[in-house]
Amino acid sequence: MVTQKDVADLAGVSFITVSRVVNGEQNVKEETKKKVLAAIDKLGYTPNFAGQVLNSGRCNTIAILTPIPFEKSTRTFYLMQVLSGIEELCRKNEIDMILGTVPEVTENTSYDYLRPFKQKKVDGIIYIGLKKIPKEMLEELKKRDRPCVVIGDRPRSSILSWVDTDNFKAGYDTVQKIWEYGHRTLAFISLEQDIYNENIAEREKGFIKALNDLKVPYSPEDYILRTDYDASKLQDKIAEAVKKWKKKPTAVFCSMDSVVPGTVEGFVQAGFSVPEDISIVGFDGFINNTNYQIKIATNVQPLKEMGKKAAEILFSHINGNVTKKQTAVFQVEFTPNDSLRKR
Amino acid sequence: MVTQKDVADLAGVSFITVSRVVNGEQNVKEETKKKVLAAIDKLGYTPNFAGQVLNSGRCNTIAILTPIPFEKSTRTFYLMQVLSGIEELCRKNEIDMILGTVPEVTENTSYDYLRPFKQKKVDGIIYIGLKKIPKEMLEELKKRDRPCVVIGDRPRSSILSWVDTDNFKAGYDTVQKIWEYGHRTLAFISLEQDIYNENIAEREKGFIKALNDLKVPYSPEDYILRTDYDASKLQDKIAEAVKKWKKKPTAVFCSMDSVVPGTVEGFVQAGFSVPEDISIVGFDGFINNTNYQIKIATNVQPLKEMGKKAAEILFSHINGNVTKKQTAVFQVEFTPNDSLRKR
DNA sequence: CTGAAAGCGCTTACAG
DNA sequence: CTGAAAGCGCTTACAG
Repeated sequence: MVTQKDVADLAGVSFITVSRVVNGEQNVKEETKKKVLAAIDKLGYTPNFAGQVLNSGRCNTIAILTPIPFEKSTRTFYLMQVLSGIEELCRKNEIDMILGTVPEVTENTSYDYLRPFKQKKVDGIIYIGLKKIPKEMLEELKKRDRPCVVIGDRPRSSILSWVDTDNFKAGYDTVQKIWEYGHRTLAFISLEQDIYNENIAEREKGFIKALNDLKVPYSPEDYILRTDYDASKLQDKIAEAVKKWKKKPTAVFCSMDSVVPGTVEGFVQAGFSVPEDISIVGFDGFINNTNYQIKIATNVQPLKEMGKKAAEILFSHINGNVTKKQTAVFQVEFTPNDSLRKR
Repeated sequence: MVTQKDVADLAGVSFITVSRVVNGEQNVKEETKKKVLAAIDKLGYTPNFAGQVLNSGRCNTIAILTPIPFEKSTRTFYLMQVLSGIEELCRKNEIDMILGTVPEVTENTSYDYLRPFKQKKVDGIIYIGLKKIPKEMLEELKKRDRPCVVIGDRPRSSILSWVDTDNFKAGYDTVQKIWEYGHRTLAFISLEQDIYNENIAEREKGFIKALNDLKVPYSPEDYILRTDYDASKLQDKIAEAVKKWKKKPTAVFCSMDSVVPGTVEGFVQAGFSVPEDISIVGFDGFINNTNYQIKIATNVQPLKEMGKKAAEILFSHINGNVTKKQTAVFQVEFTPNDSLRKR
């Protein structure tokens, strides 16, 4: 391996002068500098990062940890969009990303996803949520005093910065938009409360608040269906609800895109035409990337921007510029589409 | 930061004994070992990886480099599937993955995707293809003598191991399968030759060979449409071809799933019913993850297995068990589906 | 069974 | 402007 010493020997200087040149210090004679640069070029020398790390304590690597499995479709989109934003900032700052998954608690594996962190192999962590940050991770963060930024959740801990979407407002505004299209009876597809996270809860709250503010003559809660990711279960729920509802909804707001296909299927089976009888509005817009049968009206989260922001905050913590907790809230963009019809 | 020395002080031994315990060496008195372990536990000590790297030259990190952009839909599926396989093996071996993208040549960025490699920040590289491995990367690999495994291509260089699909056979066998369903006139959707890589070329060759072997009374080449990823261009091509063909095809074989929607659309516009008038067979099966309008018959590549194999080969190189080039060919699995009808 | 010495590749004061 | 010394946290012979 080519080291500073090799370069020094070739250039006829000491290895410490090589270090100076490499680090762009000013106090080196122009002539010496030239010799050194020539030697570096000739030998193809690049400083070994392990030596640098040992000195500086900084490894210019961050960990991206997420419970999102790599093989699942829609969530992968979410992950990759966020990642593309993080990467953009990493490139600029010559930082590398170690990508790791946080295993399910039930997996009961011996695999320690925090190992790189414990080894000081990373300067900080970006946790891409959808699930609360695990307790043991929070413990480690406290102990080792290295920064972490969470995307997609709003942890209360004072040591966790976060970047999130304004889900309450998104839920509220979406109802308003649908209302403007002339719909007066709206359903909401949510998740069972043991699965759903704050994001879904907030969208749901926004839904309820908006309808109450609009003084609808029914209870918004009666039009909320809660299920899990299983499409057939959702279809049963819809069939059941359709029988029960006195006023049939003319629009459904899906709390996330993954439940859109099941929702469409459910209403079709219950005798509705989509979107003629019932409009559909989703969340995220991933489904529109996938040639789904109709273009779904949706709320687009600026995921790439959120990733960039998270990286920016993390770097500011790592560099010690900012020590106290940072937060950032992003607005979604409502995007009308074929699936939302005027009434 | 907690170091070996802190543990040593607390346990009342020298730091070198701590090192022994950490590395599970045998020649340590049971009693001493207990004291050390207690101290490690109490202080929450984890060996700092930079120190270890400097000694061993191994950093237990690999780079996953790919030209696949994080934001594009179908290719992201490909990437993530492969990644899930690599990750599985990485977990077992306590290896971390640095994920990096190889920028487009046209991007003209100052970003150096090989930096982690040059810095010896990784022990080796897995290159996830779809595009040939860049020249400058091959140069670096030669110079630094660290291993690289390519997925999805078959580079000739003696220093590159690879893992690939048997695309020729897949193309050939697919025609046979479609033939068994009673189809006698088959079209193939390919890419223009300046875009397409070896994989598409091989599938195409398999298509031609099979039809020649089956002694069809027409030239298979006349039924190959070449276009790019743009759906509307593809539709024009189809419209044009439909006019020209004397015998209309009853089945189309798409060289990749990304062209399936455009193909379906094209034939529908040309007056065909899908799949009644014309069957569709794709490649990869990603589109079936996305609630596409019909389930597409397809060829599934064992991407996760391929990722695992690539990691296995890379690790064998890194550990020095195997020095010469390794290769592995995987078979696709043909999966019939709604879009392929009997004739 | 245990420790003192040297070294991995680098940077940071310090001396000249 | 340049170099000798010490040290970052660890491991690997070597000595006892």
